[in-house]
Amino acid sequence: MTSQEQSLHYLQSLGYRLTPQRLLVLAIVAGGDGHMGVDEIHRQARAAYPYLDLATVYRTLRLFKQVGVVTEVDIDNRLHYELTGPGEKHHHMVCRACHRAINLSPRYLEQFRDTLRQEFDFEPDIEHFTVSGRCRYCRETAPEPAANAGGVAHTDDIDDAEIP
Amino acid sequence: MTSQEQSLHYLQSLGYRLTPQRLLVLAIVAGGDGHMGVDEIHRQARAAYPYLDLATVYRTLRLFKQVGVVTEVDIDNRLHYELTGPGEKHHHMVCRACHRAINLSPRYLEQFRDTLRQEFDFEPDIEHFTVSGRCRYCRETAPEPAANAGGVAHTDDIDDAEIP
DNA sequence: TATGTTATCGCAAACTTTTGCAATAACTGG
DNA sequence: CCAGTTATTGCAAAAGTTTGCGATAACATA
Repeated sequence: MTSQEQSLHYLQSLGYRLTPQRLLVLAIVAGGDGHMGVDEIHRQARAAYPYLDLATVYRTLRLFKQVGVVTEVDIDNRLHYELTGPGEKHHHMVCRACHRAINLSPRYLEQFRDTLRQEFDFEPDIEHFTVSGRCRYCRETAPEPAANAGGVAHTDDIDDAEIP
Repeated sequence: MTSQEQSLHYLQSLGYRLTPQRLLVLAIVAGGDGHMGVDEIHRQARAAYPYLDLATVYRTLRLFKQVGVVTEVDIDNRLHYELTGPGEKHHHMVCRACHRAINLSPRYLEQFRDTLRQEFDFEPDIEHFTVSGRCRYCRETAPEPAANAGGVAHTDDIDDAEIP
């Protein structure tokens, strides 16, 4: 039984129905090369099943995420999804400049979670966790903007203003 | 010089212009009782300045966040803002059930950041950081749903399905 | 104070994501 | 295998946020 079939079986065991839409979305995410944007999943899905609605894609992915079949990654304010491997779980670091995603082993967060549990009795959601920041490459290419000090010209576009 | 005036002076020193819209938004966020939703900021702003557009509120808050004048908090998929106090910085833990926000001292994340810097040469954005999860109160009130195991009836609404 | 430059604003429209609702189809039990 | 229940879908529309653009106003310089 493949990982995909396992996921489907699991969904069914939870009482969810197996629909062609769900099979399709799962197959596409499984066939993708890492975290895929919702629009790309939808585009690929419509190639095989032209009437599949974008709302269904969103609902399906939200369900998959909720039961742990996929992992959601926020990249530049847009949702992306990838298959949650059985053993190979990881978090993400996403560079806010180039939007590249770097995998991060959960062990780096375990101590943090333990502290939150002990000190605050708060159970953090860190089955998956995305850390935004700047990767080495982008820090070297475009040194930290220091918020445009000195009265240089600005543009309405804040992103552009950051890297003049 | 008040904290507000300092912020305005700082904006000006960076080359940004001081407009009545910016003064107003800053005053409202400063006068608020913690993290305020964008719609509430907009509503209050329009009371004093009826033509102030929602897009301007968003742009202003994004700018304030970028230069560090305010702190952005994502509460239930909606943006909220609060004044960034000079010394009293803190992160947030937001309960995904009741959406209450709990302040979190940065010291809990410092070690994590240091590790990311050393191991990956990645500079994480944790001037502010929101951790989602479940607070003690909500865990006691509605015990962890365990993803609705056993084939119980489902609803389209995933949030409701979580707490049957 | 008058003038020029250009950042910022208001407006309208786009974009991403969510939601309400009636029709459909997946599963259940007979 | 058939009928009943209800989860799920497609569609349309809403909600929250961002963006393009021409007009306006803030600041700098003279």
